[in-house]
Amino acid sequence: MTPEPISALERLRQKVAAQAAAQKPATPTAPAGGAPARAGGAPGGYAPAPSGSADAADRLIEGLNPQQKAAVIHSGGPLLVIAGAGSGKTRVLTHRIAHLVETGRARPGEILAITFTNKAAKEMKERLQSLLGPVAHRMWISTFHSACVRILRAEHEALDMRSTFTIYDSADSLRLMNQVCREEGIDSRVATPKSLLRRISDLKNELVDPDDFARSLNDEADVTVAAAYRGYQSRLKSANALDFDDIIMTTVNLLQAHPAITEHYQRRFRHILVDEYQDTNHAQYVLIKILTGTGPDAGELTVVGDADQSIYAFRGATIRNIESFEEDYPAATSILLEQNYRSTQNILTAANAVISNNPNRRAKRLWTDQGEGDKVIGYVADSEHDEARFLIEELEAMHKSGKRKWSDIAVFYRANAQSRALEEMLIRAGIPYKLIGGTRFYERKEIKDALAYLQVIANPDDTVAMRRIFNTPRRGLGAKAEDAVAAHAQMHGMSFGGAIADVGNPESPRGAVPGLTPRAEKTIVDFRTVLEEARAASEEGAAPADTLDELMAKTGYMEELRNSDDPQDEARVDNLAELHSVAAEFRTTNPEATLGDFLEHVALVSDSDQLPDEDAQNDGEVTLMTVHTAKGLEFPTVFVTGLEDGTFPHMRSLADPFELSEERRLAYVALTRARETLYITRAAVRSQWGAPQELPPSRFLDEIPDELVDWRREHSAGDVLRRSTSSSYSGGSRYSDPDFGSSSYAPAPIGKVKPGRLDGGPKRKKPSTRPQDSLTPEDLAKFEARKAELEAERAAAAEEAKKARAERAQKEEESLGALASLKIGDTVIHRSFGPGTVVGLEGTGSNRVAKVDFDGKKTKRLMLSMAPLTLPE
DNA sequence: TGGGTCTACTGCGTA
DNA sequence: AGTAGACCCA
Repeated sequence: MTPEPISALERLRQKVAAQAAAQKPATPTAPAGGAPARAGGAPGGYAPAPSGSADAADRLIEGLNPQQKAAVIHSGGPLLVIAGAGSGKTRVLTHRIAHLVETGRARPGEILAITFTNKAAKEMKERLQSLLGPVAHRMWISTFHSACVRILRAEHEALDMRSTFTIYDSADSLRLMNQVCREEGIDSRVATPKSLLRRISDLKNELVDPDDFARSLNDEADVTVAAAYRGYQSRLKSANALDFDDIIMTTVNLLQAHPAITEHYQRRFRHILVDEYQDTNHAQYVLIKILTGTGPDAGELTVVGDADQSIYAFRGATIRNIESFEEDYPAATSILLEQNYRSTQNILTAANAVISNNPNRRAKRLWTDQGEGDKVIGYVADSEHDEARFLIEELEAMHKSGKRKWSDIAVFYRANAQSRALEEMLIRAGIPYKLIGGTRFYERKEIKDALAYLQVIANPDDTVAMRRIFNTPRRGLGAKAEDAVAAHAQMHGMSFGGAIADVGNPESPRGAVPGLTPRAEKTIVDFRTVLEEARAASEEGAAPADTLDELMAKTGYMEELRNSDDPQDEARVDNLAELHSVAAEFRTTNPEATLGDFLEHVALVSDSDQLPDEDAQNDGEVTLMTVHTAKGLEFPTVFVTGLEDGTFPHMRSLADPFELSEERRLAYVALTRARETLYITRAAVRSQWGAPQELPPSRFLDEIPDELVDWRREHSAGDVLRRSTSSSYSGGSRYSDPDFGSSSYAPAPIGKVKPGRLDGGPKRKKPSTRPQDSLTPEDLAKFEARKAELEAERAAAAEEAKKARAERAQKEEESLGALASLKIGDTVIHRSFGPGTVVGLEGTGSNRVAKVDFDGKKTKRLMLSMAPLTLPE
């Protein structure tokens, strides 16, 4: 990783060249002879440049405002930078790092910078390379998870783990937990594997290990959790695997148990900088605390964040970390960045107005000198389709007029499920778009299968991966065979993969695996041979992409896909080809990379990493994503959709003031992404679980001052209807009409969602003055009760929806007529393809799809409710 | 014993 | 929608 040693002269040349490229104003180049020579970058080795030449360190603070400048040059003692949205925080962070190096206060190797996403890390690295040249390579700039994995691989011996450990994603974890529940006899109706994982994840983020937890059980349910936790951890251990939360917790445990290792990293990282500090959880907080150290030898810590943008409480982030930084680090200096360089004043005022409704926040008001700008544009749609239609009209208008490229525009929503309606309309309008997140590439079945093969190659003990591929593709190994191998593994305290090594091998110290039919035995031995050959090649240095190809070919996986007549399998082949090119590209960028490196890279990618690079867009595509993914980004035009109580804020947050505050921060993040044009839209009726639900406007809409909004449409058709019969429409008693919900335009029962605010409480005109963390037990009980009530309502609504769906399916089935009773082998006639034979049927009701073979020439999947099909005669 | 197929169920919260 | 479980057949 460390670059070849180069002469000071060469280093300077590169630096000057890089700076010339990076800095707008051309600065006089320093004469080579008067170079600020730094002996290996040792502290104190820095000499000021001769007069008349540009001083690199000074150039780093050029053009910064006084607060930014102070943050860049701050020296001595921990530093807290409270950076409002769009206040130039990334610039401050990179320039601070560069400044530390240029002034000789830090050697590049002493820097540890933690970013929130891999993409942010990559961009920061690139910027530092252009500021400092290749020495930037010596810095650690990465996410918490990447940095910890790097430490864990280096220190695996102290952990009694092999360095080839696998990282389990949530699907792997779920598989493993299912196994735990089965084997430990945990009734999955009492506690679902998913809920158990949730609890365990929380515990890990709080650094509570199975032993700690076993000592503090509260009730019967905890006993189950404790058993699951213990069983889950021991299986991870024997599979030589870690789950996502383990990565941080294990690193903390490692450092706490090994002072010598801790000291090593403390000496190494003299300067630690953490971005998005408001989104750190307890484990990450402790990790930083340990790495920084205490006393006179403590490293220098800089944290940057904004409590108003803390949106990850659901994965353990605690706002407390940033709010009590000054108490945690009494010597800390705080700098507040409030000047915003991103948005117009109207956008900022709207965002400020919303966030000011959160109780207990440290006052902060973003401002800009860029002028008021346009008003925020509001639109009330009748349905999510109407919302999408409006959006597309606006999109097309601004694109046609040349005002915006597609890539200038982003559409945000609260939850991934909302993207459907938008996507459909975008496809119909032929607007190019990129959907970030959703069903992710690495979660697809074929990709998970292929990666499981690679995981087994890299880590033979990976039980989850091994069991996944044991009979994939089908090779005639069923539950019986799997059980026999698993029993052997359990009896001898070895992994599933280890037991496979004993199959058909009476010479092994444990004897062969009993209970297998001769056929199964032979199949397993053949399977094992394929794996062993691939493993040998991989250990010889074969490229991951080649290993992948070999496995997919020799196991018959590819063949099975190719021979399939399921059209989905064609796409699967394409996806595997894409995985191949990802692997190949990874190897090109990192020629030394092993299979394990590739798997680690894959395990740590996140949604935000698939965002297009800034420079890679021409006219580009409209970007669709959740608000969570949008954090840290900005776009000239932003649409914030689905602003309804129950959508955004999300239904599950309504009864809980903590969660509601977080939703409001989420809204704040959404609004502050916009540079010039901000749209806010809501739909009066939105379909959830297949049934339409009527939803009142988001309370966040009310919190935006009216004079800032240009309402293109202020009321839905239903609102207007009601308004003519009721005078109590506006203000706090909105939706007080008792007949609400039975209006004729609503096509289906409106669940049990009652009129009025979904939380039942009066509209809060003023922010609550009650301190957020001093809720009385009665308050909490009330919230709990309300939560239960909402839950019951939701369940009732779901029940209604289910009934409605069943009825609809029934009707649709009838409307399919004779086609409803199609059987495989029947002949049908297609209007353009002519007669064909039904070779497959899938789905039910209106989703019923027939696979029809036309003359053996082509096979089509046809939706019976849509396709122009008739029966012969 | 394994595989195929059908049905029913749960799922939509955010990485 | 995708998967687990039941059932039946080879």
